[in-house]
Amino acid sequence: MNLFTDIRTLVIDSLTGMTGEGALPEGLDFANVAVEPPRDAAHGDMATNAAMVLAKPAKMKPRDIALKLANRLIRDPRIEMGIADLSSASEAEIEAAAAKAVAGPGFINLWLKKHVWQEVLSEVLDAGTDFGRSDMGEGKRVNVEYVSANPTGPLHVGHTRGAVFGDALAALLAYAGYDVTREYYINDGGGQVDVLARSVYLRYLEAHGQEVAFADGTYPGDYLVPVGQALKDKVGDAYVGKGEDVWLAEVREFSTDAMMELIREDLAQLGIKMDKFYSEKSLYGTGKIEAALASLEAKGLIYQGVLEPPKGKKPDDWEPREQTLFKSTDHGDDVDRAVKKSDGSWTYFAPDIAYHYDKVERGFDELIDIFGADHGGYVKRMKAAVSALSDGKVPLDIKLCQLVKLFKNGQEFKMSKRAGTFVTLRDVVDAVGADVTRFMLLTRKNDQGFDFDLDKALEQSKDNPVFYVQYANARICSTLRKAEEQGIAADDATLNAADLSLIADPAQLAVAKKLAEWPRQVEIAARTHEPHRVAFYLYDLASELHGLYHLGKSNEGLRFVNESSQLATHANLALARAVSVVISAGLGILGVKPAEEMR
RNA sequence: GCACCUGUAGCUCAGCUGGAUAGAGCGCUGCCCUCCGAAGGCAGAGGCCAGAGGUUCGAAUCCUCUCAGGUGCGCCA
Repeated sequence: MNLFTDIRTLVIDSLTGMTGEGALPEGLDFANVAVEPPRDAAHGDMATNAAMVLAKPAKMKPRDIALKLANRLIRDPRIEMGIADLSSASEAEIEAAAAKAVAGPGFINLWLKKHVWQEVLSEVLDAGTDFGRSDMGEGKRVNVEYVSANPTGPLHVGHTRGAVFGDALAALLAYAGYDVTREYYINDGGGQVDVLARSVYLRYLEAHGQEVAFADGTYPGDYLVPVGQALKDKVGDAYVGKGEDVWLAEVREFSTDAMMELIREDLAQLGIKMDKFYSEKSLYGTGKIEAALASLEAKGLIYQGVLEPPKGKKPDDWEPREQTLFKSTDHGDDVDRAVKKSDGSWTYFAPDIAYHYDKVERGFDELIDIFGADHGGYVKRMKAAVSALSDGKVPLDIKLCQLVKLFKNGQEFKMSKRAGTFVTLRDVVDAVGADVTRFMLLTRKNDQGFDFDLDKALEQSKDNPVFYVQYANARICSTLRKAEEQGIAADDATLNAADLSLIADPAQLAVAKKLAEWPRQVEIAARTHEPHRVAFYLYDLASELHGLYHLGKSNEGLRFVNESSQLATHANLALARAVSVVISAGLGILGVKPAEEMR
């Protein structure tokens, strides 16, 4: 349940009522009517822009609409407008209250009664971490594809952001009522896995005691040493001194399997588990690429042609060649794209089309791809392909994660495969832990660059928001423990039964109001595909909790454990418990453990 | 040359399908531990929202142009 949509429903119903009695013209579109928490608390708990949005289409003055609307709204039992007993109030009093609610250019500011906020608390306690779950997804099937790194080595920091982002987005969408599939596309079909196989073969020879040299175009990384050894253990000397025709295919499969095992372990370290790994190779020789392209051909989107050379930086060896092209310009791309090379083999784009065709065929209602920013150039063609393949019926959202710069001792840590200064995901997780890695990466919008300062992440200071949030939860847990040590029951059953009408101080209600925002934040984050909103919300909520906690230092009535009243103590602890529940739910989406104590 | 992303406080970043006086952390200034965890709290200073036009009741947010940074740009994946 979402209090803001509840009140919005009240607003819409009231507007409909006004239309019914002729106070508003027929046929107005209420879609843009919003109910939001105002920035300034002096503007009430919620405000609606209804009068301003409708003024123009209704050809009325915003203030006139606002007054009539407010007059209806304040009769709702949830709305607090300073009239003690509505049933005995005179029309003049109601008019005056309505006028008071109208402010600025035509906003209607609404205050809700205390019991509304108190009910929010009991809902949180009843629902537990399901408070905030939404059915906005209506069970729609969404495929979230992320990481999808080449199976040629361990994951490095660059992959980490996409991995964490995709995972949190998937969890967020599941929480918001979507049926989510987490998927990894294994690029095991192209030339780079041949390079991998040759590199492993060299390590294999090395394991047999031979001196080997890693030429350009091979991977010299140490991580292939055990793979070469394992290959030796498996096949003995069967491939020694033999040509590629004998071993390449076998070694390629052996090597990619080994790399995928490595990658799975890396992901597991971050707490990421995919529902499906989809192999590019499985698209070749199975007719799947042909089927996808046939689908495009049937729509008249495949033709033979010659592309213009790119302006500006021209490749040295440019010459016009006829290729098989996809008419992606019909679906919003800037130029048409090649699906077949001049030698007749597929381009990398062809299996990508086939893969997305497969996703469409599997019946997903919505597709999401998480790419690194260096793949930004493929967004338009991918969207064009999905648009064409699904006749515009399946939306594809592509989220680009900007690059991560690593900082150590205040200096940028440049990575280079060639120089061997290569920081893996595992290095980072080993250094700062999965929780910090995840939270840090998620306190930034995906399309904003990120400077990852390892020292600050290690510092465990205020500079590090994950500790601030975890500390809030630990503080609550500590308080509950303390209460029980003093013989005060603080179990869930007791707290759920607490008399929440005792939560009446503005400082306490402010926390309840923050909790009421949680379902709303979930829906906004899910709709915009922006999990970072969850992280920022949790930070705000933690801040409310810390603030209330400290008020208890000067105001004994606000201490969670109230020595003079057990009833108040139970209510206060219930409030604290509710905060803990929402923090746990939010951290759960982000994949971060809610610490019960700090060490 | 073109496409996409970014530009908000000294620094790192939020800013809700366009909403009221633009927020937070760090850093800076000054307070608060005989008190449920000071890994915390309170207060203060600090802004031409890169710049210029436009759209409208209303723009950091939408449109156009300019400037600056990043990422890409026929057959590599």
